[in-house]
Amino acid sequence: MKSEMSLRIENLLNSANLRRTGPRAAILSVLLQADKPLTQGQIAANLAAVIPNKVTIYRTLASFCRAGLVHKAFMHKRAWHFELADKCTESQCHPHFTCKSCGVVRCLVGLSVSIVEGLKKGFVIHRQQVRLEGLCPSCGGKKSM
Amino acid sequence: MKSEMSLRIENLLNSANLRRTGPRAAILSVLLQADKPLTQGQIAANLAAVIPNKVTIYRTLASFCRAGLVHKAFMHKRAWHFELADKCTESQCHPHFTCKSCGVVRCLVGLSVSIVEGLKKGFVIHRQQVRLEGLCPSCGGKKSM
DNA sequence: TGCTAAATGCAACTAAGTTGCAAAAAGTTT
DNA sequence: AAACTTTTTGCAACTTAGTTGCATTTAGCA
Ligand SMILES: [Mn+2]
Ligand SMILES: [Mn+2]
Ligand SMILES: [Zn+2]
Ligand SMILES: [Zn+2]
Repeated sequence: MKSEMSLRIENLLNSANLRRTGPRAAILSVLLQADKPLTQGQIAANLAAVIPNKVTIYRTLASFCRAGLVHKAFMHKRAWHFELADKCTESQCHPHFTCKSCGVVRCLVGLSVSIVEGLKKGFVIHRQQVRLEGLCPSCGGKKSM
Repeated sequence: MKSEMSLRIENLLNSANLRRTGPRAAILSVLLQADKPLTQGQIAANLAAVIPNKVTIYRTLASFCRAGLVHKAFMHKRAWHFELADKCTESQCHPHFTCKSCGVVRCLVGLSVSIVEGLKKGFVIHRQQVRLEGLCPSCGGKKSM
């Protein structure tokens, strides 16, 4: 019998019209269990049995993005951080916090920010991204290095 | 006699306690005349006579950032975009718009966004960055590729 | 069971940014 | 002005996230 998780993954892949393959299920599983956006490297590190090729992970993430299943949340240290798109509205992903000192990332899911207004006529906004940088509670007392 | 521009540059470097060198003056001049954040490559392309080594440009920008003269405004296509920090408050650079189709960048200097509130106790926010993606007026009618 | 389009793995590549080190230039002292 | 000290510069080599081409494998389907 299949676990709830694998059923959910199957459904997601089916409804996105993507073939069900080992790498896709594994990567999706990691993203489903993550509470924050992950890089390709972090995804690979969280994979247990099957560790697909780096290229496959990137191509899988690209497919997921195309299907609207995943977002590129933000880029940090020259690396994209990917997360499931389910907690984002169409025009705005929730804000993300990154600690300058320890690098910890927090999704600020509750705190939506109103879209910037007053842009000159003719501009069409597809997406607004808000990022916060600072110190997390555990780093707050220390000097950021 | 010195031009107004070179006097201004001299003052900026002096007050930032940075030695006055050819590369620094040239790079600062490009940034002073730019109306939007530029990458290292774009800065190099805008330099006229002296074209310093790529490494020098990066190190100069790092010095300027350390001195608070310049900001890393945002990263796009894996490249940092630098701009003078004079139009930014301490906690927030103005929002930036990037056209998905043609790549044109616009500084939204007037349109500040209120800092996200409601973050859990203990977090210290140093900086909020807002980015908009969409279509500029000239690309608005066309399909984004 | 076989067919075909889609997905994967591998190796080689791209490009922004960094590092170590020796040479050059800026600011300072004599 | 010459000598000295410290910072800056240039060069070559390196790092690393992400991409590309191509041969091989596999999912979905007849
Ligand atoms: Mn998130
Ligand atoms: Mn700007
Ligand atoms: Zn921290
Ligand atoms: Zn455009």
